[in-house]
Amino acid sequence: MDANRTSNAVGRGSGYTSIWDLKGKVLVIAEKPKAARKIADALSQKYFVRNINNVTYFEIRDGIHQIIVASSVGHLYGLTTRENGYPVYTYQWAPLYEVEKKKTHSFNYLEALRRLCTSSSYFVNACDYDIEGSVIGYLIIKFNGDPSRAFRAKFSSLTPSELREAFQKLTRLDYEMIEAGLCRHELDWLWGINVSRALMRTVESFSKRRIILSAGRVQTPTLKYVSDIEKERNLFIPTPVYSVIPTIAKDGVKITLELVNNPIKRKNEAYALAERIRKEGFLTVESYEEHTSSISPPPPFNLGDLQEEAARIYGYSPSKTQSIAEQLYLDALISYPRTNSQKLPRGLDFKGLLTKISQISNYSGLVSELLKETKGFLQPVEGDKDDPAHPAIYPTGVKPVKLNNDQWAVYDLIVRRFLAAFAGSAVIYRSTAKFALPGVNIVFQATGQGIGNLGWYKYYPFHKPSVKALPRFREGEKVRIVEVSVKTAYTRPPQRISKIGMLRWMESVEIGTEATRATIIEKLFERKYLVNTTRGVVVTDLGLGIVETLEIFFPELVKVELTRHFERLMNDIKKGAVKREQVISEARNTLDVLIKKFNENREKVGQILSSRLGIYTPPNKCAICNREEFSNGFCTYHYKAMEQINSVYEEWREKEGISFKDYLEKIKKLKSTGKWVVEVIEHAYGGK
DNA sequence: GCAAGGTC
Repeated sequence: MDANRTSNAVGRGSGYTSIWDLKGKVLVIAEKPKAARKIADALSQKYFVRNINNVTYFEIRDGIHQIIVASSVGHLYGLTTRENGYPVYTYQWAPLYEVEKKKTHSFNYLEALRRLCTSSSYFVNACDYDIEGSVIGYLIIKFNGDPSRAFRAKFSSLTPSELREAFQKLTRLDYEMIEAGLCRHELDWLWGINVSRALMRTVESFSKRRIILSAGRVQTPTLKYVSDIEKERNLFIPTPVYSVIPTIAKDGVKITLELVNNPIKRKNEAYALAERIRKEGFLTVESYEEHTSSISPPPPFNLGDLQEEAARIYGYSPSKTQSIAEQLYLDALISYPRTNSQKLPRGLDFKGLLTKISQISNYSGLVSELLKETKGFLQPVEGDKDDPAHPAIYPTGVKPVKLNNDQWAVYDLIVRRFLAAFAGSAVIYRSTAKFALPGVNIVFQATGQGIGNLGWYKYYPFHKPSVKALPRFREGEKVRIVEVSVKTAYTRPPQRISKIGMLRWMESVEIGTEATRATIIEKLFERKYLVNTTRGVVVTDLGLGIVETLEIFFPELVKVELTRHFERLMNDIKKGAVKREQVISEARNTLDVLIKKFNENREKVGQILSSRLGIYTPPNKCAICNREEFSNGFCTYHYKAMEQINSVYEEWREKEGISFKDYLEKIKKLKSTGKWVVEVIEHAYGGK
């Protein structure tokens, strides 16, 4: 490698530079303390461990080289403004400890980096190889060092070999990624700060109350998602679904059957069919099938999968699971948890790791069983999901000490999921018997299930399929009917909102990141857009009002597509097709138009939001609640509920042949009837 | 004080 070229043409050369060719003091900046240590380990067998203000860094010295490996702690800079009011289009980067007063820990790290930058000749951004990592390292070098003497190290895992190669193949700073990242920060800031301020000022000028309100590219579509479910549940009216359930006897065992493709439309049809079956006394076996299916182990955990499992098995909220996982990571018990990857790192010594895990008494039996079962052939299953910077979550083999119950529960899930990845598929037997009634076009069935081979369930038993016995049947066999009943069930509203459901939805539409989703969900509660009740998560009137207001005045911000739009813009910037300044100026223009329109309606919006906050009663209020009237003396929700009550009656009349009054009595008592529907019945029809 | 993004 030509040392002259590297030292003269930093930032312009298209070739690689080796860190070992740089003369003078080189400062390597990692994204987090743990990564810094791994980098130091990979670059040299010995180094000095030093510290400034309790911040540890590493110094490699060998007579020729002086390499300092230090670290950031995520972002050390944030966007801020000196202006009050809105619209606001001027902002600058400032140290995070100034912008967010709570972030005091970042002060020591930034101070240490400042001092190290001052005395260094070269800089290497060795933050995670993703857009945020590019921004984090760049801003530190820009404000404290010299970007023209800076390089980028590119690695996607912290294995020694990959790290060594990355530091021999340093490139110039990746300005394409940096510009795209800076742009994302600015766009989020412009939209978030301006719309949040618009909402707050509007309430403040109407009711003289200062209440914190917010909106943003990720939180607002998430709120819209739960708000749609809330409305659907509140307006829901169940309708009856009839089925006929025969019970048969075989070898002294009673088996209840279910209807296949239930064709029954009316109540009297159900009773007629039941009577017909009773008279017949027998059903004929139309078919009997047995089949086995094999179920592969689930992939190793990414954060979302871990959060989902901890919610399902232990009822933990996503943020609780995440903070436990972060603690386990800081205690060196598990790998980096904020990952989307379902793939274990290449080159991880599985055998060595399993041996370490077997030293932990809870797992020694399981590990020896696994080694026996696999005969030492360790090939883990992997999922499709990947992450540019981190592998799936796996245990490090470090022995846990003094974990509390919650920590143990999460750690246990991670270890078992890791073990299961190497285990064999489970084998499940399923059997289905279908029954027909001569002369009637109707089919009943019964199913059975058994476990042929536990496979990976031995290691990760939380999903174990249930066992349900079903005797063998012969085709054409006649089975005796012991009993026939008619069952009336009711249609169900969409499932109640849960935090994990919100997180899964955010993942599915790809908004937010592993590091932020749980926090953003909690933020919606902090703003009182959502509340936890004994009935589960409920969207408040304020939450519904915020969504409806934003849908009118800032419709872009309510949709998931804004994220897609930002992503396209960022890609264009990376390709050099467009400049950041141009993108920002277009965003300003868009916002400017929307804000003007919003301001023309401030009085009205202030009134609506204040009434939703419960700090103002509109003169034209709903007959049932304190919301503003929409039509016929009702607010929009109760008006819609009224419409719903009238239209769903048709279905009930056809099916049950009951009067309107009886219908109201009936649905009022059903558990899944929506809140607004019940309120209208109680109000308008004087029900008890 | 307001976003979303990192990480302790």
